[in-house]
Amino acid sequence: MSHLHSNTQINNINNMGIKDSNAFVIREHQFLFKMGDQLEGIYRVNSGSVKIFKTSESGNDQIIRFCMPGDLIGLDGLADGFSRSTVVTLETSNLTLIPFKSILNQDQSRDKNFDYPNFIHQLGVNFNHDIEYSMMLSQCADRRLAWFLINYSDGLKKRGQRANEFTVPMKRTDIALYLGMAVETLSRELATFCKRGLLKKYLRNIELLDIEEIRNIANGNEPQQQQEQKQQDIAA
Amino acid sequence: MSHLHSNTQINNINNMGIKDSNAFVIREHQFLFKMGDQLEGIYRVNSGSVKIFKTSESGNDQIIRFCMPGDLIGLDGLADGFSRSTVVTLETSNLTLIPFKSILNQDQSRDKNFDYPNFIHQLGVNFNHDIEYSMMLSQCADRRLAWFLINYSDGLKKRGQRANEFTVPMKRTDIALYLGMAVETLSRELATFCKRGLLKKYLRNIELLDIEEIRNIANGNEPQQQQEQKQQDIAA
DNA sequence: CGACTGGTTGATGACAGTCAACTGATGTGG
DNA sequence: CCACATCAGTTGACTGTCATCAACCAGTCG
Repeated sequence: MSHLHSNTQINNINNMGIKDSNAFVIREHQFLFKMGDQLEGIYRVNSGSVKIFKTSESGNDQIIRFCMPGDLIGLDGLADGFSRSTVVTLETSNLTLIPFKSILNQDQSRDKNFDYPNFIHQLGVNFNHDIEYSMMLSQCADRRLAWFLINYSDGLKKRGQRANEFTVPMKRTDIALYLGMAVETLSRELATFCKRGLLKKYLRNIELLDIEEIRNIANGNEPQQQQEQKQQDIAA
Repeated sequence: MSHLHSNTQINNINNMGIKDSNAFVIREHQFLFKMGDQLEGIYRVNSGSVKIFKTSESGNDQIIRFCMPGDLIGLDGLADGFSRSTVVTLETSNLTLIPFKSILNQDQSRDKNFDYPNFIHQLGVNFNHDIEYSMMLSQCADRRLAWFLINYSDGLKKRGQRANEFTVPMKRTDIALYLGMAVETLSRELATFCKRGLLKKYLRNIELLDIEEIRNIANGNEPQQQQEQKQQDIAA
């Protein structure tokens, strides 16, 4: 079984009313733009997937986000038109350019092709991801992995696809760079999840056998360690 | 020397054109809103400071962001009007409510009191913070601390304040929860920075003695360990 | 078939979390 | 104004998790 991806056309994703003339195809493992590039606008993923990452001065990469159909790319460019991140396609993808002028146009009512409320909604969704992702800073490896799996699965369900069995478009190294751990650690955690009967894996294909238990791990509600909820008084 | 804060009125912060009637004062250690609350809009910090945090199901807090004058609060509520995070003031603060209707109004040209381009700019700035913050996932304790110090210092400079000597409004526990480490680890790292002559501290007052060296640490360019920049081929 | 990339497993050491004790600062009531 | 309680911050000892280095296995491609 190969891990070629279906490039499924997603029909139930709001296309923000951008006319299709701005849509284009980009092949796998291509750069969309790099850190420091001046952007023409933001992009929306119609099909395929990309990874957004940032390279530190010391040359280490951190993957910030994987974008699936419906997701927006280049939001950090909203500050001044320059990107602080690099985007590479994971597979052949179809993207739509949403020019800054469509966004910044003071009188949106004139631009019928831009769905402004949905744009704002998407921004909120992105901030929510960032919050969830930030929570990982204090989480150990198994929770990070569990969170990734749940997050990925929930994303598929939202798009009307199978949520308990899927083929991920990224390699282990990418997932590890996303979760902030070594590839070896990720591999070991995956092996542990297998042994515990939580999932099955073959190459990039993953079948979640016990989603609720994985969700418990992600939420820190593991039954076996039974940590006593020490609610500290953070308000004070 | 007390660590009372000046509540400095910031004049060089763009107020987004929101009329002052929406401004209000909120005392220290008060909740602005909690996870799950329905919001009327987003808020802008005029003076003072707040912490934004999220509590996991297992009762652990993660501080997502500290907001200083000019910063926006409640952006995750843009998705559906409900907040996924809790906001508590660190000191007595002055905030301005920016109602969702001012933002979502299709025809911004009618609402002269809302500076839309600046709003978009601020969103980009927030995404940039989130990217920088995400980089911390794979960083060790000393880099996290260095990043925090540089980030805080740069923020002060941007507001026209002293960048090398300041008094932080948050306690050690807050900084530790923000950086995703134990308070003890933070304390030890601070001690190490002192011994290395990088900073002086007294209670919540911090004086940065060698900003460039701290910046080097944050960027992973520590001269003494001289890690060989193994540039891995992430694009492939 | 051989070379390469991607993925897994094992051994080891280092960094950081936890538990505990202690100090210093702040606040309260008598 | 002092005694006491409480909270914030620091330091020490120990342990566990995870990064690192290395070898190895599996799949893919020319």
